[in-house]
Amino acid sequence: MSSNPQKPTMADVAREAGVAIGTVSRVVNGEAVGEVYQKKVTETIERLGYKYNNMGRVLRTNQTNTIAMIIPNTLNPYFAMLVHHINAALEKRNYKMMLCFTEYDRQREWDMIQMVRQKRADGIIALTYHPDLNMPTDIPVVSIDRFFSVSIPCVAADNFGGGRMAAHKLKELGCQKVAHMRIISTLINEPSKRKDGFISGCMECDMDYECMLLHDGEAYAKFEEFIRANIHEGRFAFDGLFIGTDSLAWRIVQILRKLHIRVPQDVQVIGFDGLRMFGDQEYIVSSIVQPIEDIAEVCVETVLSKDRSVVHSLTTLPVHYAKGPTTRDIAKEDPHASMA
Amino acid sequence: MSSNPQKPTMADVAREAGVAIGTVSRVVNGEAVGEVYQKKVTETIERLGYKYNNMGRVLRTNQTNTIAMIIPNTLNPYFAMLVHHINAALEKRNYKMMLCFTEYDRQREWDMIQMVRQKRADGIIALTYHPDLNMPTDIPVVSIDRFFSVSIPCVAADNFGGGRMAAHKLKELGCQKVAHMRIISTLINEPSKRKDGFISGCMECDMDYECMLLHDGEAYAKFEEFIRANIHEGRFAFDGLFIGTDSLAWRIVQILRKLHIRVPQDVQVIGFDGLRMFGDQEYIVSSIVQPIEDIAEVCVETVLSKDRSVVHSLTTLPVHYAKGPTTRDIAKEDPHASMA
DNA sequence: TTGTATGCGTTATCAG
DNA sequence: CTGATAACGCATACAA
Repeated sequence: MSSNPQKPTMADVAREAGVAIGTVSRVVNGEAVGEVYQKKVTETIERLGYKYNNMGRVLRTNQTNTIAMIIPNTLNPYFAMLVHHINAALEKRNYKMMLCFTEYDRQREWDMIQMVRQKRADGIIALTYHPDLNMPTDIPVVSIDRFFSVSIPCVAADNFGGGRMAAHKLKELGCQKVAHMRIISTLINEPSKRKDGFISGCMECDMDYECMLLHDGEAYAKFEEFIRANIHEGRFAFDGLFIGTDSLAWRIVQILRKLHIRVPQDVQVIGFDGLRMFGDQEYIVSSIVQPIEDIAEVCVETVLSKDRSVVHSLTTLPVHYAKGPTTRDIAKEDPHASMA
Repeated sequence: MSSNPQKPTMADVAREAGVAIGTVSRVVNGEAVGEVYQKKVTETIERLGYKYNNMGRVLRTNQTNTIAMIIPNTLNPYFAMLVHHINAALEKRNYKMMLCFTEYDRQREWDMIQMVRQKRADGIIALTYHPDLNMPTDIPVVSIDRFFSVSIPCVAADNFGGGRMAAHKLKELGCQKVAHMRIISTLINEPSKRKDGFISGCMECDMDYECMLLHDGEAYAKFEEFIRANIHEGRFAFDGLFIGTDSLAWRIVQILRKLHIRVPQDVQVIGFDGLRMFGDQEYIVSSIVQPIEDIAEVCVETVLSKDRSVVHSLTTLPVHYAKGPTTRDIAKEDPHASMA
């Protein structure tokens, strides 16, 4: 065998082309190089089938061009969308994403962070439920939906505003007596503010409201009990519901229909997140839509930001309402009315 | 400042502990080491706050412990499930996953493969739609749903068997005249066999069938036209449909309902994939379920297999039927009948 | 502009 | 069982 079975390296190219290894490096990185050299190197690279090996560079520069994304899973469509858009934002900037699934397991959340510490990534974007996770300070970290401390930038939708918007929307849709249902974890995170916003909105509208909060562990059956308890002579006590997430809203709607409460005729339902069927089709329920693309963009911008003095400790992004199959059409208002 | 601001390395630990660097390496990797040394090193690691850096190892061993997963996106729930289970299978074996989204773009599919060549990953698991992609042979590649050549192992569900199963199931459900609808790409891949299996099954059952195949580019409106053209005096010409994917099946059901054809009363619909609402709840339509977990397991097992002579060029995994909201209950048979 | 030489942090070989 | 040292592939400061 005359050919070297090993993969060729820069040194091989340099030797074959009769130039210095530094010159090869410069050509590969697109730096200025004499025309003759440029040509010789390019040809030799082609001839030897040289493939650039990233690991040498990483070791040398201590830059992996990879960001770790820590998230419970991708089965939940909200997470899937987040992963999708964050990856897109990273790719635009020539970064790769390393996905770490925690399955809501605190041990795993911890392990993942240790992993990144071992220089497998340049930074972390995390959506975590660990209540007392102490984030590394020696590496850029951005948190989604969860505020840790002023030193860890947090990015979230305007959850308070979204809750408020839901209340006003229900009022506008003609509701008189509404309820809020959600699952709460022991952890206080940004989405917890949805309730506060909703209550605030209800008070502004002078609308009767009630809250039904269930802890993580409790069964969904409790929601059904609550609903049953509020049906008197076939009529549901509420004509509007604001549910903490679209996913829960979907389940609630199933329960309501099973109990012969019609949606949206008898009760209108608004969820939160803006999930669509298959990610790009109809909204599965009427919803307060999270600006996931913007959230992704801000997360990436922040985690890659060299100048960490300019990053905000909490960024909240505006949400909007989208009509789905669980609310009625709003009666057309007189266009002049809003101009008054 | 007396403390070194740099992150400590194995050399630092060795010096501080008064041992050789090789000893530190052995301790870190859990190899046998004299008890006294063990203790000295462990303490020093703790004291200096030494963190293992993976990149040195990668450069030295040429092993990244990372597998690249090439897939169109994660918005499609089928892909999201695949990503989920492949990641789980990799994690069990102490591997990381590097996600590469192609968005069905051939240029990107190519770029991703080049990327992996640069030693960012030890192997590739790919679900690609590029008709004439030539896969690298110097690195382990496993293809999902797409057979390239005998040298590239392919893993897929038993698509032919699934199509056949759908036909038999529709017959069993009382259908007389059925149709198959799907979107076909120019590419011949494993899922294309669903049609062949269905036709085969229909013939075995002696059941009338028709096929409606649409090319990628054509609008969904064509499906609606087809359906409209088959409604005579308010009655739909078919009482059973087998649709290429659950996602398309869902859309078809929407169209049918819009045209006042009741599902499953007037026509029963079976899709393919086994998608569930939010990944873990009800099936969105009755479906032939892909064994995604097994597919993931086989993919990972194959891509990591050292002995490449034992890998099969095509592995097909069994599917099963799951009842969703788009088929009727099968009339209970006399249990003795099947024993005859 | 190009060549040379050193070091990034680890593993592995070999001698002690 | 342990110590010393040479790679691994590349970038870069410095010398020419």
